[in-house]
Amino acid sequence: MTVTIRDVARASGVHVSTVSRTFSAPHMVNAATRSRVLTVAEELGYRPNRAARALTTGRTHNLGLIVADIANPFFPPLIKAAHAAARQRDYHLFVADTDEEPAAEEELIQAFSKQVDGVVLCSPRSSNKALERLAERVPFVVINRRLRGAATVLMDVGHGARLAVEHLAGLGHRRVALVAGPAGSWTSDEIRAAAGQVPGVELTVIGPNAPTERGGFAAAERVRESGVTGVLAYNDLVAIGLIEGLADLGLEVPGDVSVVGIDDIVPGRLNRPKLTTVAMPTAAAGRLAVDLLIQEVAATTSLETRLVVRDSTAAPR
Amino acid sequence: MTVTIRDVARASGVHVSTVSRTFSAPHMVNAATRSRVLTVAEELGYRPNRAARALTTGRTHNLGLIVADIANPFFPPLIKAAHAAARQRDYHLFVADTDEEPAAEEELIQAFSKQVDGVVLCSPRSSNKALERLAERVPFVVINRRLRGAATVLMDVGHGARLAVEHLAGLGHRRVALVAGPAGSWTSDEIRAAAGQVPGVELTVIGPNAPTERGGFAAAERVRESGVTGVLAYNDLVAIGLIEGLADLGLEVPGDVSVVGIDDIVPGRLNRPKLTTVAMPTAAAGRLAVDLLIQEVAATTSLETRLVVRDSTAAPR
DNA sequence: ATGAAAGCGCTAACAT
DNA sequence: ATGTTAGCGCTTTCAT
Repeated sequence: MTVTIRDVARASGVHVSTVSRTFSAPHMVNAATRSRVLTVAEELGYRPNRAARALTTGRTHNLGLIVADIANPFFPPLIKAAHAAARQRDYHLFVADTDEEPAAEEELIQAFSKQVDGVVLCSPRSSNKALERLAERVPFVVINRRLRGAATVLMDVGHGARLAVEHLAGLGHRRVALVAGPAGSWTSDEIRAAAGQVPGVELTVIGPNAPTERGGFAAAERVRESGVTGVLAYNDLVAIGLIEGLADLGLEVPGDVSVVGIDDIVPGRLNRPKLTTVAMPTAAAGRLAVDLLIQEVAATTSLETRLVVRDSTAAPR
Repeated sequence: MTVTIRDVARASGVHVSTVSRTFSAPHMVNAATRSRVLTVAEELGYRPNRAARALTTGRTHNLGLIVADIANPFFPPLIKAAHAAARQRDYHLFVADTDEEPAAEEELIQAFSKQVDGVVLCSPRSSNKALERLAERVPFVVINRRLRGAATVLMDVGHGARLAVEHLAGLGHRRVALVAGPAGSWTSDEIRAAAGQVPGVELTVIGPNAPTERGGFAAAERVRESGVTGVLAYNDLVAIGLIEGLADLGLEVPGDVSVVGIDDIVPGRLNRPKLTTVAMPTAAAGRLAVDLLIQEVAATTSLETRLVVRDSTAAPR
């Protein structure tokens, strides 16, 4: 019932190899034959079986994409862009969610290995050692992590953090707090290092904090105590939570304190006040990762971040 | 370099078929042999090639999931849940985005057909006729659309809409507006029909509107003119936009007007005021759709919706 | 319980 | 330009 290359061959009076060539190397077959085969194939509703093809060619035309949490607003734009890039080159995309479990990364890569030509791994939690071992099984590109031997797509958060603090400084803020992320976070360290280098600004680090709305909410009290007039939050979720916590303490944003987030996720754009934030080029990262994978180039790329000024920052009182 | 069943057979001194059975029908092989094979396989780092297996069995252990827009906050929880359900049964999930293009649905289903055991189609835009035709190529289950012959997962928005209006009525609102969705939307019609049936409430329909934040924002003026004290919005995005538009007109939520949304997306939970909304069981729908697909049951299911009362509703002034 | 052999749908030399 | 043939890695009769 499923129509194969053989059926098409029989019906169009040529051999299977000719049919095969019609699809995978059209230029090698006579125009007339080709069009006949194509017509018959169309009539029969023939579609090449990619899995069977993969068996001989060794290329599946599938890619895997592994993220920590599909439902985290940070990832969907990345997934969407990766999908679009894959689609454009006629690749299909497996998407997987590790649920923040480092062990799941390894397991998923293993499980994918025979079925994909490569995998995109976002913000991996596994150790470098584990990743290097996995790299032998399947080509991959890593987003948001430096890894020798693998193609890497980085987003320059440090630069963005610096831009954010400079923006605050430009508005007249002299005392700024960094509401940091979780301990051991590469990103958080990057942000901290860069944010501390803006002249004329005294930076207080508050944290570590959970990288969530709750984390931000909980930090509100300490932000007030610190007496700062401006805040850079680890990410937008933290910023949103913080704004809410501040409101509960009777502090208004941006009237009493200015807050800038990082990531530029949708909820931040919809928030009130609309969040000033460091936009992470997640879509570009997803697209680029897929392109690197398909073209098998082992480059290390650093993507620019930029500051998006909206309504949560203003000059201090 | 890639280790196959043959390598394992050689190294453990048995025939390939025994190795095969060790993995696909363990009970058919002697315990001692089995453990030896397993040990050798482990040592060699052997992993069965699923694509090759699919060629003979006809089952790929892959599923496809097609949504209109991965980045729309409505979908990620559904995708996540579908992935978890698939993973649990050792299935892999292709995820695809149609970018709201009806034609892409058909194309994607075709492209997937040989590579998956079934596909989950969310809120399809294609005609019933087109879908029925596609159903012959590959089993699928549809979410949010009635379709004869295919398994169907529905979410009972109508019920939720009614709950929402009753909630408003219970708070004392007598004049309520429905800020409707786009013309021709099945969901919008369902909502409208159900919302109109609450006794003691005079319902004004405002719309059609774009199903976006901008759509809601633009409707604010007409909401004010209508003189209602309560509003049910087509979805959370519209509700959020509306709240913002109302604020621009000097109207506070819930002080001056109560607003309830539909969907229960993340940005609504983070919004200020936190949105009262009709929670759509998207995660349950994703999970169920996958289960239905794997078990090949052709059921029509209607999932309950429920009202989540948060801070955007209160008694009228 | 295990072996032998055929074949899933396709591609890729190698012929002609 | 097209036909022939041998697999790709695996499962599955059918034997033994």
